[in-house]
Amino acid sequence: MYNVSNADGTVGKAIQVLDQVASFRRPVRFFELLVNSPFPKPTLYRLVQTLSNQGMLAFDPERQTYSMGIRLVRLAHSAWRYSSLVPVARPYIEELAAKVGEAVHLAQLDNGHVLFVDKCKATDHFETLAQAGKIAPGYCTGVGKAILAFMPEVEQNRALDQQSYTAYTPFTLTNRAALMTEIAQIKEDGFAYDREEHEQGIISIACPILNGQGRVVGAVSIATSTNRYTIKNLEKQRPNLMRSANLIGAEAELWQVPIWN
Amino acid sequence: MYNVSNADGTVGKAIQVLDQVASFRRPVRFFELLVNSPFPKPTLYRLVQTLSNQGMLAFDPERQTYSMGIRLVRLAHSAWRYSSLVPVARPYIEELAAKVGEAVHLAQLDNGHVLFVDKCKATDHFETLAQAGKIAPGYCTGVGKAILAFMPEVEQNRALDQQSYTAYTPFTLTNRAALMTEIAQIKEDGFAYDREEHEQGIISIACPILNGQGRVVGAVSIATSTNRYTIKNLEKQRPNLMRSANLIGAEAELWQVPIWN
DNA sequence: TTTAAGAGTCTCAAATAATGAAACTCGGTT
DNA sequence: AACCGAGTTTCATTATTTGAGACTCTTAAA
Repeated sequence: MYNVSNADGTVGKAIQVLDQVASFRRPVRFFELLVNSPFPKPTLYRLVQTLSNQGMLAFDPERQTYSMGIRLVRLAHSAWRYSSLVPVARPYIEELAAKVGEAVHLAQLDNGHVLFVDKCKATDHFETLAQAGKIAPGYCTGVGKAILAFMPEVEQNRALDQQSYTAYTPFTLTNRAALMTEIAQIKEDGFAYDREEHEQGIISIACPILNGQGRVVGAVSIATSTNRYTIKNLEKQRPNLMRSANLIGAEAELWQVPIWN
Repeated sequence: MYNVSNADGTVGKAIQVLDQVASFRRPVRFFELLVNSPFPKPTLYRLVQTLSNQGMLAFDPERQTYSMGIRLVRLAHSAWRYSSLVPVARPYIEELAAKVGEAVHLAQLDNGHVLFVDKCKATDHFETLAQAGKIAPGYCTGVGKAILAFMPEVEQNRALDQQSYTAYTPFTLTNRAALMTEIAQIKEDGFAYDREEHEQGIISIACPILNGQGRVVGAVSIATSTNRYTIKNLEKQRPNLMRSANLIGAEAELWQVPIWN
């Protein structure tokens, strides 16, 4: 999955198991893991044991189920707090959310998926799917398309191949060709729309965050509901959005450049 | 550190490295890791490379620094969303926060440390990994003491040994004996106070969450400032707090029992 | 009760991956 | 031009991982 993709030794395998457990989104029994595992029974068994010992998985002896361990939460807090875009971007997205009065999202790309790393709601009007740590597809979200459009070609190609092109709504772009056309436009315009492509009634305008070297490191978006905004109206927020994205990009340069393959 | 503590093979070592990187709370160079690492140079080097390949660490080639990888955020989201107390407790702590009008915290214990897994402020609603994932010492927080007091003796002993007993404020309990006296009282009362022991001006009342088998699985607290409340006044919220904790505990039983060593 | 089936656990020789001393780069000093 | 020190690579040695298969234990059927 990741990078050169095939396992780096035992550690790679262990992480693969973590991914698998995560994919169930519920406590899972050993046998369920075994069935769709590339590993033979004793190997998987030992991996799962090691991970449980380490607190990366949590084993419930009563139900004999494994779930994700809370040690991950502790580790991830570090990642979130010190090495994502969040510390740099926080003040800007808060300011933007206050000014615009709508939800503002900050996203990075992780292995072809959009990873929402922060969110500010000005008020509490509606519920998006997004929360910190939540992932969403790249091809049908504003932030996703904004990031994809500005990725270097090789990585872009890889990412485009990884999209599932599922039709979440009637407006979803359901194939690579359609997405590529859209992406060309986005690259020209410098920003992207989500026209209810991921969720009915939810639209957004998104803008990539480019660091000093012109490398895309994430995206910001203003998301709202079709009850309150049309795409036309949303466009009026473009200058605000772009200004925030630029400020974040400028400051991100002074920080580290997160690499997300 | 964790459980039987000494390394389970390569995977254990890799996780140890993750912990080490996290402990820096900033991007860190290979050499800095090497200096306080039990591993010889090439071993550490390969671990760090594997973890970077896997997205568990992020390597910045420009600055030659490693920081926590964003993949952790994705994995942790799963842990947070599906295997912590959060999904069970959310509605209750929201209700409590609204009723009391003060911040409500939900915590679990992870290897002797209090891990805040959720937080509701009556005013601003959405804070996920921002506060969630944050750790605090067990011996000087309300939630920490509440959990410690109700742990099985063996685990309690181990946890008490792991506390640092640093004096954050003049009110901090700075040795094991003092803490044990307090804990005996807490066990009798069924709830704990934080009397500005961790932060000046911040007090809280906390209550353990016990599942059906009487095992402590976490704690809830109402936290406030000395500007608005005294310990005396805070006590008036005890029935509300206990009611919420009991409701969460009752429902947690029906779910999984998270094991956090 | 007995038998069968299935999930989970354990064993041990063989296969493989991890190890680490030492040597090598490579940029920046002195 | 020689040195230094961080980072990287090599390779024979060593230790860990591997996985077929056997075992255990619980639950379900005969």
